[in-house]
Amino acid sequence: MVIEKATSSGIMTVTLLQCDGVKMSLFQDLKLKRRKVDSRCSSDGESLAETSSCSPDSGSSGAETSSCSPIQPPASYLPSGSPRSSPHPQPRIHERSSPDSAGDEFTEVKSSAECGQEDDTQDAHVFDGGGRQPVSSSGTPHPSGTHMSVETVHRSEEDLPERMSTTPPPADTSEHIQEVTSVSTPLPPPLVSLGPPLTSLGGMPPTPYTLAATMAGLAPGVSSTPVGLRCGAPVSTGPPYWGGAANRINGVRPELISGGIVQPTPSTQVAAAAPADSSRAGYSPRLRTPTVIMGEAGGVKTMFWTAPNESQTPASQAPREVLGPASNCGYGADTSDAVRASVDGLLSLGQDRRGSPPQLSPSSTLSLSPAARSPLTPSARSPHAPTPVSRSPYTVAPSSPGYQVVRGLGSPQSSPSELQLLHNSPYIHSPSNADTQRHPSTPLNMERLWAGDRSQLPQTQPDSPAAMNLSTVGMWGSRTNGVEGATSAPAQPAPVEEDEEDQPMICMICEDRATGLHYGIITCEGCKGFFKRTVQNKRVYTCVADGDCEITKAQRNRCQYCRFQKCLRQGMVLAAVREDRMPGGRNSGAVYNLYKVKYKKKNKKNGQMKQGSSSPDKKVGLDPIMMAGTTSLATSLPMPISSPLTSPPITSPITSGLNSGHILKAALTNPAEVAHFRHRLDNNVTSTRERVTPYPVAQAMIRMLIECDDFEDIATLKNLDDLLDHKSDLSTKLRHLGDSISIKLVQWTKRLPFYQELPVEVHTRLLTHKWHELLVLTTSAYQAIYGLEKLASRSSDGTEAEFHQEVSNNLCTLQTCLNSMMGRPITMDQLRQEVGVMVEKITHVTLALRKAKIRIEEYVCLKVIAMLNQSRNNHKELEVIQDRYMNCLRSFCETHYPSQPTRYQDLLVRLPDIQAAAAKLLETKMLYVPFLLNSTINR
DNA sequence: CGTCAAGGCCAG
DNA sequence: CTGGCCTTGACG
Repeated sequence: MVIEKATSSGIMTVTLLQCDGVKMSLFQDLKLKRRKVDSRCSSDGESLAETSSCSPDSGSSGAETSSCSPIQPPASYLPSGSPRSSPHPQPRIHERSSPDSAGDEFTEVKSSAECGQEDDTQDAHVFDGGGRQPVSSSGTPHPSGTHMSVETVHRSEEDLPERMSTTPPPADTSEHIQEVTSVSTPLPPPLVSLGPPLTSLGGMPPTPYTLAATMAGLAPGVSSTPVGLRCGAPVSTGPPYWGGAANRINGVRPELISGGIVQPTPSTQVAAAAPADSSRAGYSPRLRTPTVIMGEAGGVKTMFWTAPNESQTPASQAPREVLGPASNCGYGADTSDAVRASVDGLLSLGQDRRGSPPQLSPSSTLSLSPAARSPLTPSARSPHAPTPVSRSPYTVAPSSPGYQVVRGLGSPQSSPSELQLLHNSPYIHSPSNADTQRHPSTPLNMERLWAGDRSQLPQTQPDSPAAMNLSTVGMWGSRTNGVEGATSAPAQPAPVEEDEEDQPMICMICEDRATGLHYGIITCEGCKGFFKRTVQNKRVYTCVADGDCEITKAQRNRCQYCRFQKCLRQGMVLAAVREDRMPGGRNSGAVYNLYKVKYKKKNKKNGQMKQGSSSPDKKVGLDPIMMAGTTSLATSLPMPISSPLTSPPITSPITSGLNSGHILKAALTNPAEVAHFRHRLDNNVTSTRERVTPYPVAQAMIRMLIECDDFEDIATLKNLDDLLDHKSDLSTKLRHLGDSISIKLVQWTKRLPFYQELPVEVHTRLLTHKWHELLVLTTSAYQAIYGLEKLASRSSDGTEAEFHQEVSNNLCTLQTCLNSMMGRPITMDQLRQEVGVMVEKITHVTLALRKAKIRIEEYVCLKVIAMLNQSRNNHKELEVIQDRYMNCLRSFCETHYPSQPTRYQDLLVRLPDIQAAAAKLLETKMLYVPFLLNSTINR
């Protein structure tokens, strides 16, 4: 069942799948394919308009998130004897109709993930002082608090589902949910026309009215939670996977999937090894390699698209970034303007939050067009949908499992006997294991192996090293448990070559029948398409397991994360996916060099292969598996998965003159050289990583940041008492608070050392898209750094107990503050329902920072890094500045915490959590919550 | 002109 | 979304 409705700006859908009892959710950002329309109109360059067909494969460049529950060792699951990829010429063994998803019964439900977006068109009922209920009983709270008397933004009716704008929500919540899910509200986040200069802080002004209104008038038990906050549950095909957390979708905790920062255009980067004139020959996409980090956030394997170097590809060059009114916004006004803007912004709070056209009303200096509002910004995400993982430039943490896995690949640690052991055990067999050790002529039926049938082993698991094809193993590397075959094992391709003549090509990812060299390795059509779609759409996957799901033909669709990870690991080249989508031709230069290898395709005896072609150079005939091995080896070098081998790294000029091509070539011609190249590459990587800003310089830069960071009074709500005691009405109080926040942020921005380096519009945009993250980070950091001083009893032990205690404390504090502020009691249940998840998220961040004992120096760096994150690929300058402070942070960490080699990465890895928390903050519009929480510091 | 690796299409 | 099949276009 599909419930969806496209809007002019695209919709977010969540596809809930039920696969053998395991729930999976696919979050899809359906973009409208409108090639005629500006295809990159987001303020941060988000390319969103692509297709009008709502084709999921429409190549939108917006991040898409999905996650699934991989089926682990499913002996009982696997259909016994289900066909499996085999080099043996079994006719039609891999027919498309084969039980690829054998046994899978998919129940698909697509629903708007944004069903709860506020209806800002009903903006009249806000705090008239009498507690009139702005929140319908159906659960559509009015988002805003302050009066929205000024219509600053033209609304786009097209963007406003009629129902949403005019029809009162049904009384029954569930019905409403159904209604909403079938409506699919637009994605644009609840940005608000914040008026003049400075702000345009998105929904900046704290809008506690959701809660306030709810608390004010809702009957007990009637939630005022925005429908969007709960739309996920009703459409779920089953109960929450993880113990009743209403905010979890099929077991995936949204916060674990992080906030949805959008990196507009397919981020790419100049390959280090790419010749500057890569355009000289053939198809010459500029080597703008998107990079992806397969890492972990919040304990879940997830991935981040990074925004590498900016470089426009003509063919794909979308119209200049449309900032909408923002670009017209003079943000560089003086402080008074900024203040006024802030106030204006507050006054316009809650105004049109969705379909506002690019035009601005005279009174509005800044409001983003619907498109300009990144449809995937955290705020736009469904509260329940796992917010998309940001494509952040955060470097992968060496400590991350993903990294470790990769790193482990490069170290030959296993002896042949160990390998033998591995190979002989069907129960520890992993796909990679199969990858690495399958003899071409002795395919394993993994399903049968899983089922316990070892009958094939004697034949398929040769005893002798030679039969094991150690050379292949060596180069390929057995990945299981990070164990790799000895790379020094003598590679003897020749024997393999004899057999391979009879073998069909095997997909290096899933072992399905391969159709050729795709993006650098030999793959099947499925994996080719999967890789292409993933890169083109910058889809984000998560793995709820350990990130090591088996990828076989039968199971490849069960965990996209692991499938994609394997693609990278096996050497598929991100850069080979053309950003401009120009068909035909040949990749040349830098891109092609990344994987150009000499190989010989094999004919399929049974004629399945339509062509027993050969590469131009047939001098070296090698089994694709060998290639796989070498590629795998190359990509398994100790570096992030988005290594120079799979995707030329931004910071790896190191690889100039040394790239995967070298590795491959060496592996193919002289395996003995592999170790040498790997060593070189290793050293290069090391040297690059060590390219840190000298500490004295970093220290000075950090000091400047600290001086800029004047958030203490805000973060700790030193004026909370005034706020609480003040007899002014609630909206006034909150407006004051909002004013303070926005003013602080703007002032902070203007004090930043690099303020002059960027155009005002850029600052505006940054703040517009990042202010909520900045708030969360500020709050969490302050709480982590200073909060503990006041709460001596709390030692950060990272336990669940501590977490729950902290959450409770924060909720209590919040309750107290709100009670006082609103003049009416708020029950804890109400509070939990309204902001429980958000508080948990913020607390999660706080505890993480506290556990890390984050220091102010690190916090200020993180803050800048976070702010500059979103639009790296739109502005080279941003990237440069961000790198500057990343280096600062690293320098600081390495200087002060030499015993914590991963501290730098560990801190960066917190950013996705911050984004997730910030996204939740926007959703609930309790933007002042962090500060209320932080008030504990002073209480 | 054949090859082949890109992208696109579209049924499932 | 997936993946089989088709088109495209640079290269030899």
